[in-house]
Amino acid sequence: MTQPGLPPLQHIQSLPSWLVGRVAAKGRGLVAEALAEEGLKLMQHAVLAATAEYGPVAQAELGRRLEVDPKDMVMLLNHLQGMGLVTRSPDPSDRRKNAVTVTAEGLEVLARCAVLAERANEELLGVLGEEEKAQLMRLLGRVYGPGAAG
Amino acid sequence: MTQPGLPPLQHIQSLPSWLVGRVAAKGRGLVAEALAEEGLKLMQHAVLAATAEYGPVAQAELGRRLEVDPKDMVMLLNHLQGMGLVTRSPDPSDRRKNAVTVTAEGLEVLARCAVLAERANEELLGVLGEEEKAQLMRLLGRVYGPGAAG
DNA sequence: GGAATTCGTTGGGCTGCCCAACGATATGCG
DNA sequence: CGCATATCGTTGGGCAGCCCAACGAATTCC
Repeated sequence: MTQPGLPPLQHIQSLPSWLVGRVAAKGRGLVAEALAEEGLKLMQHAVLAATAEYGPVAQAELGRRLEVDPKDMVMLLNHLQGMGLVTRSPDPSDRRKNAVTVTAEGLEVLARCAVLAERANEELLGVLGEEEKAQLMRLLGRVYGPGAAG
Repeated sequence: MTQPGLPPLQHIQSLPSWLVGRVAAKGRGLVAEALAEEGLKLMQHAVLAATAEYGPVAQAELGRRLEVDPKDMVMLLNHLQGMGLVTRSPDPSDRRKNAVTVTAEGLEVLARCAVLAERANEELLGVLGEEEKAQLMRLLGRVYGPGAAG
């Protein structure tokens, strides 16, 4: 699929891994820029969303869901807690665990972030028609799917 | 395109930016693993390829081509030079510049890396047929294209 | 009841990306 | 020619993402 006759750098830049990396970087940038409006980083947003989705949940559980290192989870939650978006309270049934819960403000921020992230994605795929977007998602899903259970 | 009724985390994970990010991470991993066989990191490989492609070239020029920070370029070239894959010699016509040149060994490594990177990409897109790969590349190219001149 | 495991936390590290400053050198313009 | 301006390589920060190791406290397994 990639011509072997290309000069070295052009060859690398013609590889799917390179192109998908560039697109991912662009997407990251757009979403990050959008979420900055609410003062959230990408991962903080994901953690906040996971907390909202899985109700009161232990840190380690969040880390497993999002594939985030425990060390980093501490910092992420410290920040979210500092912003008043989540709370950490000891789990009475297992005193090792911190039950992480979304606050009312956290839910509000999350709702606004959903709109922002959606808008950023429309900007990312703006040049594609609806049918093409669906096609792209289908192909990417196939590529990613076999690799890991999401 | 993305249903607004989804729970928070599932909503995020249904966004194109998230999916393309996951695929990119998978691609990075596969290529990085492949290049490790030659002792090269992703960026080192790119710098080596750019050096080979643009002959004797100044560091700043390499940095511009690959959008790499000058500080990081120093470290990258230090490593490549330490491995004996490139050389730095003062440019007689402009004594500020370091003329970076690939060595014979650098070219050999580069040739082997091309095969490795190609193989990693075949593994990445293995589940897709040739026509689907081309389709994916076309779509990604359209998405990335308008954002930056490669 | 004692061993093994999990939890949260703290401690490292490496890479990628961004910005600021510096001496040395080159270039532009008067 | 002389001086301001810019570029080059280098060094110095910082921050986020990703990975691994260790620790006390608490829990579970047998």
